[in-house]
Amino acid sequence: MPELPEVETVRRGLAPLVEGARIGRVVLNRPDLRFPFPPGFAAALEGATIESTGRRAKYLLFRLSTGRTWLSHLGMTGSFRFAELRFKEPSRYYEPAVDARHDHVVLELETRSEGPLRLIYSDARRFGFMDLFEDEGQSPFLAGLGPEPLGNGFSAEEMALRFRAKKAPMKAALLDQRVVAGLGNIYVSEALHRAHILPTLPASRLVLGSGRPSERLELLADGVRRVLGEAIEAGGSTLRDFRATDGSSGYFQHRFAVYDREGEPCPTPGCTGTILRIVQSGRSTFFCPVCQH
DNA sequence: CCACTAACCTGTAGGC
DNA sequence: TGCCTACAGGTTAGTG
Repeated sequence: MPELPEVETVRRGLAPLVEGARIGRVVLNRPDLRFPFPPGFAAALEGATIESTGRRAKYLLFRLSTGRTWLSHLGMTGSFRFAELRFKEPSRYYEPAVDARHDHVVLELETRSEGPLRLIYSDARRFGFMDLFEDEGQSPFLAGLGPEPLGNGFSAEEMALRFRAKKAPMKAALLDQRVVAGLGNIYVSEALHRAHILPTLPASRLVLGSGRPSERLELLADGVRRVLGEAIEAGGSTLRDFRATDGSSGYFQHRFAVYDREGEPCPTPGCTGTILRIVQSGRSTFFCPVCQH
């Protein structure tokens, strides 16, 4: 589900309540998500205070007072929500949830501004996962990630270095988290459309013989930054089920130029093309065959 | 090392 | 209404 803008939206929703909050009891309703929870996971969170929230690519990071960092990836359907902490009856600690089948992790939080709350992680498909680490270099999930697209390490020059010998199509190249970290299926299609680049074009074709980026690669770096920035401002995109922590939906989907717009006219000014859908490495790609080449 | 596929798992939309 | 298929925002493991 979530790409960088959606994960950042989740982080911004969590931050005001979880930062400074002390974690009480932690309940894991199953031993694993996509991967088993690390040994001692719940115990490591219990009693710790969440000092700050962060994000790296599509990973949420919670820095704890114990010096460790709690990492959470939402996969396709992971979500966090808050619920009141209520005592239903003396023998049962929690009120029964409306549909708890997919509520896999429940944390009691003593928040600074709202008092006691439950933070619930839900994930129908369980493609999400969680981890704990001491130092960033220690997490296998963060190792090897490419630059943050909205940070200083990301540029056309940087992409040119990585694309120089890449025969893979642009779609696959941008989806590769080692190249740029945080893009997913939606924003790759959108960024390529902004730069008028065909998703099937081999990545190396955008690098000049000198190893310098072509003009369109410069356009692409800019397109990536702009589309992600605008999407974050819009609170992400809600296609099916993405919700911010407070339950609100994003609205960037209304501004998609090509994603999920097969058969619609290309929005590029003066372009007469119609949006096509093709399948690349098993996933949908949307593009305009007229203004992308 | 690179490129591609299958796999993980559940829910939902659309066709019949 | 029910059944069946295709597809869904991601990543990793396995193969060649």
